Amino acid sequence: MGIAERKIRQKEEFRASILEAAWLQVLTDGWQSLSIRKIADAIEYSIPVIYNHFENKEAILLEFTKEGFQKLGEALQGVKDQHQEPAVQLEAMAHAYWDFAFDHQEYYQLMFGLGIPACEKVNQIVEMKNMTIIMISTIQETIATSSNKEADFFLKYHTYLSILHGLVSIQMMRKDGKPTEENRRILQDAISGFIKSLLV
Amino acid sequence: MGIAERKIRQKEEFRASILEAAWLQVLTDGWQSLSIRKIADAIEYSIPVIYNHFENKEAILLEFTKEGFQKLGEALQGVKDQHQEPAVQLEAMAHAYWDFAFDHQEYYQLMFGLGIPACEKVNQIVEMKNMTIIMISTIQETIATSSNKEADFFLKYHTYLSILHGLVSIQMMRKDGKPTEENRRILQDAISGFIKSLLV
DNA sequence: TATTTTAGTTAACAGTGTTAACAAAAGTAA
DNA sequence: TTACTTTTGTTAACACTGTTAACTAAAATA
Repeated sequence: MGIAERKIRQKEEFRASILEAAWLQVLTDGWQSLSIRKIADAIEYSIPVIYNHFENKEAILLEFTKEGFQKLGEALQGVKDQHQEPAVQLEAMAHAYWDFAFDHQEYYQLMFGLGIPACEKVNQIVEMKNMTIIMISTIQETIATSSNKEADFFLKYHTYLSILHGLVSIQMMRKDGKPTEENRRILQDAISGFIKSLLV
Repeated sequence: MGIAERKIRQKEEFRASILEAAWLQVLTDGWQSLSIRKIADAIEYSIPVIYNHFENKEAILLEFTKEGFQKLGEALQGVKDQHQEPAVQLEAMAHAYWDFAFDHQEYYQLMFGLGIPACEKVNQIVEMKNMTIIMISTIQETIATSSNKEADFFLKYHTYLSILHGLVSIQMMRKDGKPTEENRRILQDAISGFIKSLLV
């Protein structure tokens, strides 16, 4: 009885087509102008069908938020694997974080911009926790190689993430264009200062 | 002929009452639920009168953004004046920045959160430029007392602001409550690291 | 074939920002 | 004081938004 399976597959395809149409909207006009109606229009179905696949608009945004954290986590893990020294990993990860933010500005703005209001459920985003784990473990490993092995890794992780997010978001609100070499020097400056203080 | 003056005064009062009603809305329900209709309802006038005093909703938000940067600038200048040593000023200003953010979360979220889209005109916000000047001058003065007098003050300013904004916004999206002592230690950790690297 | 379940539709509700067209009040000039 | 002009404010609408109730048509099951 492959009917049930076909139905599940069709439902999955439908869901994917909703996300695809939504993403196209986002790429062309940004998050602010994404609407259920436009999605329905794009997939050539009536509005309520979308609510059969997503509880509401926020659920659609949450899907992309997860995707974003998934991609960011993979990017961080990828560059981490290319180095042995934890401190070097930490620096490379900072640049990867920066690259991700500006190569996928739509994702980043959703994950950290619009995400602020929808933060009650933020602890339920497993993709975000994974990213956190990658960062924290690298911080811990760096501390282990430092002269101050009693440093508070959670505090340092928080500092690390804050510096990265601060640099990115300040740069992003300045203008939407790609950052210049000058901007990357700011990142390099801040992150090398942080790592230096971490290694004491 | 005091009629014209009375009219100007009345117009000013009207404008103020709009802002007052809007601010009350924001305090009770946040920026997201602020609407022209609710403001009109609160001041007991019809909707279009609001458009006689503000070009559109964004203009009302811009007014509060200016107010916010004005207050933040004053707060920074206030603590700066309480110290002589530039490095000490810089640290005190960081704490003042932090305090402002969490004592006036509504302002901060507007200034740096919702402000992102409306950033074409950000260079026209003179209140923001003033705040920038206070920060930059203190950075310059700190560099002047350091052993590396050739440091790029604009780069360092950018780093300073990014660290502060990063810490605040990461903390703010975690939960809306007031930050704990632990959170303040993170601020202290990050900012003292930055100042140390600045003094080299 | 008859019945039940599922899928998809139309139409509406309750909001939003914004504006055109019009009425009423206030100020000005004869 | 009357006639005219300007200002002020209103009603009603437009063009959107997210969401849902009520209904129909199609598909799967008995």
